Amino acid sequence: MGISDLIAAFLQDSLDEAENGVLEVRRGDLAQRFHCAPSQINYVMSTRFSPERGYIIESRRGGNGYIKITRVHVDRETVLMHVINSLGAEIDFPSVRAMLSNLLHTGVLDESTARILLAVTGDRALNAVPKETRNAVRADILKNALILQV
Amino acid sequence: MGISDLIAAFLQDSLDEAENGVLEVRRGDLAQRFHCAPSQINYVMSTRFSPERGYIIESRRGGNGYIKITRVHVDRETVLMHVINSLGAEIDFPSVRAMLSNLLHTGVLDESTARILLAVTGDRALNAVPKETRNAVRADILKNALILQV
DNA sequence: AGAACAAAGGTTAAAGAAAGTCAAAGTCAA
DNA sequence: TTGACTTTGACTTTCTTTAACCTTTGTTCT
Repeated sequence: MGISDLIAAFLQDSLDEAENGVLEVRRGDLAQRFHCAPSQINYVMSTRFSPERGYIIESRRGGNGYIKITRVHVDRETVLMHVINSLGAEIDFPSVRAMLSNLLHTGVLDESTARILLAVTGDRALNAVPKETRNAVRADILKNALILQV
Repeated sequence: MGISDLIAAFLQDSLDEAENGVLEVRRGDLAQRFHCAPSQINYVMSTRFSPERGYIIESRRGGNGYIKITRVHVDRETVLMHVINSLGAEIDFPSVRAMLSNLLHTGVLDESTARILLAVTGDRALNAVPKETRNAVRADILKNALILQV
């Protein structure tokens, strides 16, 4: 195991302990703790905590700077594709609500997106659509929106 | 959290308590309370309470001088309400595209939201809706989504 | 009224405190 | 021995803090 692996393991553990799957660290502190160049922390971030691997990295420079690691649900993409595929040709609104709530709580969708999708599949938004086809329209709308999120 | 963050948080809280979203402070008082240089207050104002972030700063020098912070979503809100009201009962897709592009570039909508709305009002999403009623559905969907953004 | 003084807030440049970038050099396994 | 992965360090960019000096407004004393 190289140093990068050690750092990554340390961060993983810290993330497991942290609430919310959010961890904030100082680059300098980490570099000191592991006796490495500060830029190696960036290397670890970009190779071990990339978005593809289910993490979001935010940071701020300057005084009181930080690096924040947020774990999004591991297989975001897989979950989404599964949901999209399982959608079928029709879906009623209560099911939409349940699905979006689920995606929100598992961190696959953010709140803003979930609320928008709830609104645009509601009966008010689909008022002009004949009741018989509303559930089909709901499914189409959701598929087209969710595929964007992958 | 650095001092600037503390000051900003304090001001945010004060603003929340204040009626009208208007807060008046003395620069000197703040500087003393936070043991910082007075000019740091100006720094906080310009970085945390800029117009881009939805605030207006007014001030007066000299005896009984002050700094007044006014929170204003009015701008965004007004634009959105105007757009919603001008939507009418129907809107075709090219118009949707232009409208969203406009809202995006004026900063009223973020990119993610704009893309979602573009997707859910597209012909693919509304495939099951009879062509004659699609523009009405588009208008309904947009209204229901945009009202959330106010 | 006018001049001096006091009491605000404003501006700006420099120093300090992080994090980011990039390319060169090192390591290691196939 | 070559190519992918790691490590390092010099240099850059961004954000914060401080201090010296400037401008505006109100008050007081002739």
